[in-house]
Amino acid sequence: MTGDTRRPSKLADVARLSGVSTATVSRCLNTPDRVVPATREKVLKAVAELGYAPNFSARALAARQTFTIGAVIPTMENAIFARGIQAFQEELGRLGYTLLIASTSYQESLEEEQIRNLAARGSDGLLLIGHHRSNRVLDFLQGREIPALVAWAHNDGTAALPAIGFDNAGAMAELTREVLARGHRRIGVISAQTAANDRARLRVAGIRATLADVGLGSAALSVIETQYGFDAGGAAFSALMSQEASPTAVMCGNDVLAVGALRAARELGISVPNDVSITGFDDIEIATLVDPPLTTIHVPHGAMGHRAAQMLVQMVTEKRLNMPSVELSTTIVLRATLGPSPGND
Amino acid sequence: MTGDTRRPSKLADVARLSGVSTATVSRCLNTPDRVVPATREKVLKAVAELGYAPNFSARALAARQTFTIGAVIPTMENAIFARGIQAFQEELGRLGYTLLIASTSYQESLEEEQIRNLAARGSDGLLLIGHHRSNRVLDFLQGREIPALVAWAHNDGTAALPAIGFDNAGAMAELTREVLARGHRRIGVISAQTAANDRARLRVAGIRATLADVGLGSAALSVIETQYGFDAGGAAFSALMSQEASPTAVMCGNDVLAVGALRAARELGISVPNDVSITGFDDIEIATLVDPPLTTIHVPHGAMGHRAAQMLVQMVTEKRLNMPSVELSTTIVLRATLGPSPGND
DNA sequence: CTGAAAGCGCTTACAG
DNA sequence: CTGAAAGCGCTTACAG
Repeated sequence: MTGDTRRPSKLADVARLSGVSTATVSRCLNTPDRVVPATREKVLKAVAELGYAPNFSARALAARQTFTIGAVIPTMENAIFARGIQAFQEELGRLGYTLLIASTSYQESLEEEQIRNLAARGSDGLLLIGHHRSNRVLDFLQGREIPALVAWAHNDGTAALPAIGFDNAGAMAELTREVLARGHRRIGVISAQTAANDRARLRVAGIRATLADVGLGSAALSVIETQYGFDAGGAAFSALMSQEASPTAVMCGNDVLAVGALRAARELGISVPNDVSITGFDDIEIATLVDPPLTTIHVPHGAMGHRAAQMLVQMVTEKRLNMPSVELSTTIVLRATLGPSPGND
Repeated sequence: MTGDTRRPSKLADVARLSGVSTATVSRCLNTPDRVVPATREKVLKAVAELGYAPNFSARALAARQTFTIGAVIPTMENAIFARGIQAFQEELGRLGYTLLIASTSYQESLEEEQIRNLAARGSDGLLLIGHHRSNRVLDFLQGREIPALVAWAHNDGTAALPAIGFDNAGAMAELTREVLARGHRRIGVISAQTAANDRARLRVAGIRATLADVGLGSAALSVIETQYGFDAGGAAFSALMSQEASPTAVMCGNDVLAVGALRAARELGISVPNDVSITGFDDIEIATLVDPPLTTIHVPHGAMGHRAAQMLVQMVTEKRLNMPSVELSTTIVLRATLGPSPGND
């Protein structure tokens, strides 16, 4: 009960009650082994008695460390980021850090503003999504010496920031091989907007490269870029299917677009996978809930968020702006929406 | 470019460059109308030239205001909270506040810890979910004079904290009437754990009260409480359907449980709604994506998050610990999973 | 191992 | 309308 008094107690109160200096109290809390056990116990007792909790603003100002990590993500509205961010936040909490969150609503121009905002608020480190970013932002981060880690992507050595994620192009290439193996030769692609999104870009590139490998040129491919959302995916699917030579397989840049396509197919009376195959990317929970269940690429959301927290905190505590990138592996999950090409039986 | 120099510039730098005191610079930034235009322009020019951005930790320490709002939610992993929180965060950003986020992973005991943590970090206000909370936490909030707003629930006057949300019991009662109107007399309920969750409790209460209204006692009702998740919903559904007199309608406490039930029905070869009806609560996107589409209660996620931000910021700026609660209305969305009772045709 | 004191970068009565 | 100065609650060289 003493802890819940009107005025929150401060370091000086603890010092007074335990009969030591504020410096010693501070040491007990931050570097306990630099103080003899007897003193430490005395102080810790006073801390408990007063229900003392440090003022993080003061601590941040004095120590130039906030124990706060900022994340700038497109949106937390969908499962694609929510799961990873949840894991990120959980592990951060375990490590004594709190998550400051900002979103761009998929507006590229907002990212810089949010990064500057989180920096002004003293974020010890920043989690960013993907590598698409201006040099100005990169210079800002470097000038301020703020560790930043990119997630949902991999750094093959060409990117400026260390990354934890997976090989977007490689994963999609592998799935494309599965599609080709089933006889499909006219591929439709529903991609997220690629202009400010390297992940989307790489996924499409993975498809293109694999088609080229087997001698299929751009005539075999029909790509539509669309906004994020179930409805957008559905509309893109309709557009794709109303072409003269419509695709026998539609590969989608993410599960949300794929599920939207699936719903559109049902509405249009197009049978999946008998008339057309559909694939996704992400393996979010909805992939198993739709009927037929979605063939997609499994992404280790939880592990990525978890390790991202560990890596970023390590960068922060070791004051490193760089560190080896880590690539997580993805797996193809064959469910029911991918079947043989209808032209092939 | 001058803004991205090695050492971030501070207030004193701006003061020096513009030839005024730091007090005046501070006023230009915080209460611009308390300084004459000529001075203001001079200062703002220096701010721009130096790319000055205030250090929020220092500002927080001096002004006892962080422009940070904390939210403690069960999890951001699912759409039920993610949509509302996203809207909350967007509006917060518009109002100049940043969101500090913590989750409890549905562990009641963690909420207090997270609240204390966010308080220590100087949150100007707190967003909490539901009314279930110990007096100790309530006293802490009040003692520290931290404005707190409850979302996803309504305050009928008996709760300690102001709320923005909806009438969980009333909404479920209304849906129950729809179910009864279709001839159902044996109702199964799949509820989230009610022990630390007033929303779940109220939803079940709404069903119970409505059954009582028409003279149906507890014999007509079979309630299973389960953990959160699609799988949990499916398992509960199986359990319900394997009872001797199995229900003709299964009402679920949220859409996630309902969709899990729906999937289980498909796996068990039980036809929905021919053999059994299923209803949800929340109207998250997945409700329209499953087949058949889910009959559920539409909750205004976006509006709730949006208004929550406005209310909480108002409480913060007006230094009020209380304010009139607002009740948003829900609507029943009749889709395909609710049909007539099979015993009734 | 511990303390006195300066300093972190702001804000805000208080004067003028 | 503006400035000098104290103070917000911590941390951390620097002595001892």
